[in-house]
Amino acid sequence: MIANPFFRRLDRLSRLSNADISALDNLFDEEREITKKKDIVPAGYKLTKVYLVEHGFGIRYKLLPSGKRQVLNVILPGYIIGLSAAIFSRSPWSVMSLTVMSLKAAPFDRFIETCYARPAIAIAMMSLSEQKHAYVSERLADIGRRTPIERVAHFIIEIRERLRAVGYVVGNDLETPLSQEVIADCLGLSMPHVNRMLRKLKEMRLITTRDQVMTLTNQTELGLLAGCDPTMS
Amino acid sequence: MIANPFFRRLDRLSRLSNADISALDNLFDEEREITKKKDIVPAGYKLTKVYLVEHGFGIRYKLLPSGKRQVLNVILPGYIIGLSAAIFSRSPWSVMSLTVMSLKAAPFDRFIETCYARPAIAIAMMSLSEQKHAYVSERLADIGRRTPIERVAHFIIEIRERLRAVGYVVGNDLETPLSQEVIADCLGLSMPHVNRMLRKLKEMRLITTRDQVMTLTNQTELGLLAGCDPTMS
DNA sequence: CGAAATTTTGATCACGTTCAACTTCAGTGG
DNA sequence: CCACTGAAGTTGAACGTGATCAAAATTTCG
Repeated sequence: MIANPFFRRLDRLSRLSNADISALDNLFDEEREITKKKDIVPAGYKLTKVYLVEHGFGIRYKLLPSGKRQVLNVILPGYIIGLSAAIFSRSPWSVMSLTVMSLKAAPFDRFIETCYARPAIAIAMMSLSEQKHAYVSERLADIGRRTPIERVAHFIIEIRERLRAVGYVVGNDLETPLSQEVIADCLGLSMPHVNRMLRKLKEMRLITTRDQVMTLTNQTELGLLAGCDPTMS
Repeated sequence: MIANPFFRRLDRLSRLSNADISALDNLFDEEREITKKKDIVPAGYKLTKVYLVEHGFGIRYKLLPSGKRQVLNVILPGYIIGLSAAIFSRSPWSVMSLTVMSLKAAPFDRFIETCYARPAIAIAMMSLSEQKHAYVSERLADIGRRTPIERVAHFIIEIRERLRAVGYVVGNDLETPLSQEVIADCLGLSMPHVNRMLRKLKEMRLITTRDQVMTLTNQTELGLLAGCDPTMS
């Protein structure tokens, strides 16, 4: 197994042979560096390449006519960017980097050819799509029916879980470049309210923060508050 | 092309050969009838079959510990049920019928075997997953950042668009079994508020309703109000 | 026709947005 | 090294929105 957050994710979902893995590895052969806060995929455009995230954080988001922004998903190492933008004639959303990112690119048509030649890869991609789908669905339940404090608690836990799956979690800490503004746009809240909810979580002694690092001091209680679906763990 | 809403959807997304189509048709060979308001997939369970919807409407939803319900997606003819519930060890959500439904079932392991044998099917499934993903993302932007009136307008347009894609739309009318309670749970609103917003749309002369049928009397204005993403059409 | 589900309406009020000001922090150039 | 700048975090006050609860009207269906 090649050390790479993407293959680590795939390995959890689906059985790929070593030949499949190295085919993928050969496919994504073009390196690309992105500076922070840079648009990678603009809404409405078609892409002819797909990207794997090696390092760094980004967001997938929609800008509404009112000027408001909804963050649809946080993009972590090991994630694919541009699949929808390559499949459909216009990307339904935008993607931008939050931090410096390093990507690996592959031409979409070669990617599809590889899927034909190695069905296991296509099936693994289907699983990945379904997993993405599950994450967005969870966020939908968050925003639609959870209270703001529950949303924030739930968000913290989910991001942690996803980072763990790509090997980025150490101990009880959680280190992310997510500003309160980004969190607000993820959760459909205003920035001041996110700030208040985070303060409340600190007052409840469920989390502490120092510098950019959040520490979960009482994970059980936090999960209870979040109304965590035992299904998803 | 076999007359079937699912194949009609697939045909829009991906090029399948006639052999692929008949392989799928043979695969989903078990007929199953579901009465109205019946659970089809319970949250937390694993399925060993996947289903195609031939007729009828359903919803995919989550029940939160607080007792509130978030509808994640409306299930229409031509949709697949149970893919996530078969891929993951526990279904992250529930599915229930709204109306009487007729389904066609296939064992999941045979479905996967068919994907191996016919990669075009696996690739088509990947496209379908991405499309589902786009729908849920659109709903996320709705609930997170659109005003209630915009949400309702947008919801009407989206459901119409999706029904059109499976050949269920005639003229300016829209006939669905979606009660205001279901719409409220789709949009993260309370039922009385959905009622008010629908009244407002009528006052604005954008829609009229008679019996179960809604008529869009001014689709342009409705789309403008919804802040419709020209990207998605 | 009767029962149940759905829609409609109203009154009240808590919650979360909005807007604005201020603080803190990080990065940069003088 | 410190002043400067812009970004991010923090706090407060006021307002408006949409939830909640309850009741009535209407429709649907057995």
